[in-house]
Parts: sequence; C-alpha cells; structure tokens
Amino acid sequence: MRRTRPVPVDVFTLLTSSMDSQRAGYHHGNLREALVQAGVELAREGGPSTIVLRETARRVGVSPNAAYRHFSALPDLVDEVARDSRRRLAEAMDAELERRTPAADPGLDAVGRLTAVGEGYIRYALAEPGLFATAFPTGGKTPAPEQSGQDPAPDEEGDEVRRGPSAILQEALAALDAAGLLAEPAATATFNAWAGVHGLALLLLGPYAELPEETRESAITDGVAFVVRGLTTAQARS
Amino acid sequence: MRRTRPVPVDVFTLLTSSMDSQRAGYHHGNLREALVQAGVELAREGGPSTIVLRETARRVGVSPNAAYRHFSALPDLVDEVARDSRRRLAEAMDAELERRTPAADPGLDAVGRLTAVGEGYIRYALAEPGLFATAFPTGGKTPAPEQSGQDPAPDEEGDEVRRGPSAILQEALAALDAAGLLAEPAATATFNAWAGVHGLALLLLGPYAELPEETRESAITDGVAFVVRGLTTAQARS
DNA sequence: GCGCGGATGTGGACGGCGTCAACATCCACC
DNA sequence: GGTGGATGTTGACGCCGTCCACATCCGCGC
Repeated sequence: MRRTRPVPVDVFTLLTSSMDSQRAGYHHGNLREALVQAGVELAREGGPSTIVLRETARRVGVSPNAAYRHFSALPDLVDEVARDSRRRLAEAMDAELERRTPAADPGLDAVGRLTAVGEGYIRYALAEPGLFATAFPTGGKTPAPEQSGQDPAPDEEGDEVRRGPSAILQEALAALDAAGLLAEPAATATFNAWAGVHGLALLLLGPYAELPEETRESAITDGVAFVVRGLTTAQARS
Repeated sequence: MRRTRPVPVDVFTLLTSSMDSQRAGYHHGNLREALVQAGVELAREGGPSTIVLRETARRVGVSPNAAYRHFSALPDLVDEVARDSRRRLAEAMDAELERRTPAADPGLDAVGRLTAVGEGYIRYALAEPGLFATAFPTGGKTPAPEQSGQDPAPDEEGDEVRRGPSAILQEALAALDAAGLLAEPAATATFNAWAGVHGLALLLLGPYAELPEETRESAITDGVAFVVRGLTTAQARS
C-alpha cells in the first residue's frame, strides 16, 4: 500500500536546488512559500474565498495535509496571502511614486506625491481585485486583530523593515505637512485620506463597476483630487 | 420508508395562519420570505459567507432542497438578503434624518441633512457589520451586474417604490444644490460622497476597529465633516 | 559509518457543504 | 371528485476543512 513517492519531487528539487530561495532539502524543501504563492494565484482569480486548502496543495503537488505542517489551519494561510497582497500594493504605490516627475516647488511636489500615492492605491485595486480584496478582507468575521494598521510589524521579513501601504501614505502626508500645507493633524489626515481612497477603489470595483473606461479614469483623478484638496489648506494647480 | 411529515409544520401553519404575512397554505405557506429572514439572521452573525443553505433551511424547519423551489441556487438567496440589508440601511439613514432638528437657514439645513445621511450610513455599518458586508459584497467574484447603483429597481416591491441608500444620498445633495452650495456636478458629488463615507465605514470596521469608543465617535463626525466640507463651496458652522 | 529522533509529508476517515435526480404530497381548478 | 402542477423530501455525489495514525527522510551524536 505504501509505495515510495513517484519521484517528481526529487527531480524538481534537483533542478531548482541551486537557484531556489532556500536550502533545497528533500521533503520538497520550502513548501510554505510555495503554498503561499499558490494561494496568491488562487486569490488573484477570485478573492480570499477562492483560497482553498486542497486546491492549493494540489497545485503545489503535495497532499492536503502537508499544509498543516506549516499553517495551523486555512485562515493562517489566507493571512499570509493577505500580507503578501499588501506588500504588492505597497510596491505598486511606490512604483507610481517613482514614475512621477518631481516638481520644483516643494508644496506642489508634495501634492503631486500624495496624488500619486492615492492613484497607485486605486489602480492596484482595479488591476488586482482579487488580491486587493484579500489584502483588506471584509465580512464581519472578526479577522483577528493582528496589527492595528495592518502594515507589517517592524521586525517582519528578517532585518529588512518593509513599509506598508499606510506607512507610504503617512510619508506623503508628512511631506505635505513639511511644506506647511496640511490642514489637519497627521492622524486625522491619514485616516480621512485612506478612507477616501479606499472608498473610491471599492465603489469602482462594486456598484460603479461597468463604468466605461474613460469615465472611470476621470472618476479616479477627480476622486483623488477631491481628497487631496480636502487635506490641503491653500491649494495649487498641477 | 416514506412516512408522512411529523406534523410540526401543520401546527406552525395553524398557529400563525391568521396573523402571518401571506396566505397560510399547507406547504408551510410562504417559505422564501422565511428563508430570506433566516438568511438575514445568519448574515447578521457573520457576514455573507455565513449564509449557508443547509443551515438556513434547518432554521426554518425545512429540508435543504426545499430552498431550490424558491431560489435557483445559494447566490440567489444571498442576493435577496443583500437587498434586504440595503433596505435596512436606507431605513437607518432615514431614521437618522428624522431624528435631526431642522435648521432655519436652508443652506445650513442642507448641510445638516447631508451630515445626518452620512453618519446614518456609518452608524448602520458599525451596528450591523454582517448585514452591511452583505449589502455591499466585495471579494472579486464578479457579483452579477444587477442594478448599477444597487438601489432597488423602480418597479420593485409591488407598487411602493423604495428609495435605496444612494437615492437618499442624492436627495440630500439635491437639497444642498438647491441652496447653491454644491461645489461639483451632482454625479461626481454623489460618487465622491459615497466613496468617502463608505471608506470611513470600512476602515472603522477593519484596520481601525479596536479604536476606543470616544476616538471612534470623533473619527465619525470628523470624517463626515471632512467629506461634507469638500462638497460645499462656502461652508457654515453647525 | 550508523542508527535514531524529530521534522516533514501521506492516507484514510468524518462531518458539513451545495447541488442534482427521483419521488411524495397536497392545493386548486375542472 | 379526480388530476396536474407547485411545493417539499430523500438519497447520493463530489467537494471542502480537519483529525489521527502512519511513513519517510534529514541531521546529529556515537
């Protein structure tokens, strides 16, 4: 009944042992990460509820229960995928920030940066609805407090401290504040800015999906401008 | 094998036949509504994913497959529960509107009305997180277009046309416009206002849950004020 | 060198889920 | 008063998450 494994894992391990991320042990060395990536793939296809343990294991080529050596249960895996999705969101925001050509005037530049951050947030949500939904789950299930702002804990990811989405937003607001343009206290501003952009993204994904391409585009820029304008005292034209 | 039903339905029917909503026929007369209400109860306990066909039927005291005589599949039932949740949200907004004492100046009054609508929206979300999550589902599952704004279709609910949440918002904005205080075109204003309030609600339910009671309270009023201020040209103090 | 123990992965089973097909029941209407 | 269509039930299938017992393999101490 108990035959020895039909080899594919050995082959895989040998093929990838030198280039792969971790020590390529025998037991498929570095499952967990493989499971998380398969989970990301599932989440991309249909949101958090599409992450299904058995299918995830199947895609990695492993038995369902193998996952229990690395996650205490399914929600644990989903949490990990959520963290990954937030990391990707932060990367998208940074990318939008770098694509931008800086302005001479520091105030104008700060406004531009904040706008880029907001648009990056929304564009990621629209480009990866499944991952975005996974990153900020809703549904009243009381999703385990974790970290208050859901940014990575300061010690996460080894020694490299990763900025999360809300940290990036706070940076942009700090620049605005430094230019003397921030109209409210930093905490309130962060909250209101995040809320505005988050709501825009969700409306565009939900009730306002089906908007024609160009209408949606102007809704994004107008919406973000609306939020930015509300945060600034004296405003500038970009 | 095939015994006749063990009576409870007959008893229930007899007991409630005179007071219940519809004709109390024999076949448990008016399942569907009973299923929807049981679904509402489930949704209240844990959001849309808690609505489970078998349990819903169990609570109504009926076999699982009976539901298929009234809904083509589970998502159909969930949709119905979502509609009901949106109706309740609209009622909560209206209630907040009526609790308010009107102001003499029409501009001030319009601002107050808009504020009440926004706060009503958020307070409902916080009071009934499960129903709110069901009313506006997220998750990237492409939830069937239905109606663009997800307000009830004009012919819904017999001859009584019911205003949905976004219709109520539009009314408040129309009043503001009539007072000459609306800063942007109605469509844009609706979208931005909804986005702001929706984002506030979701942040308070998600990343910003765990806020102490009074901090949350000021976040609500400050947040709504932020949105209202952004929508108005010249502003007033309430 | 070698063997053993803990980490990692497997197989089988259980109960719960959504859904389908076949069958039973009962009201309404002729 | 009998019958047909609406309504509800039973049983089965294939998924799911999770538990338990067992197999496999690596690394460490001898």
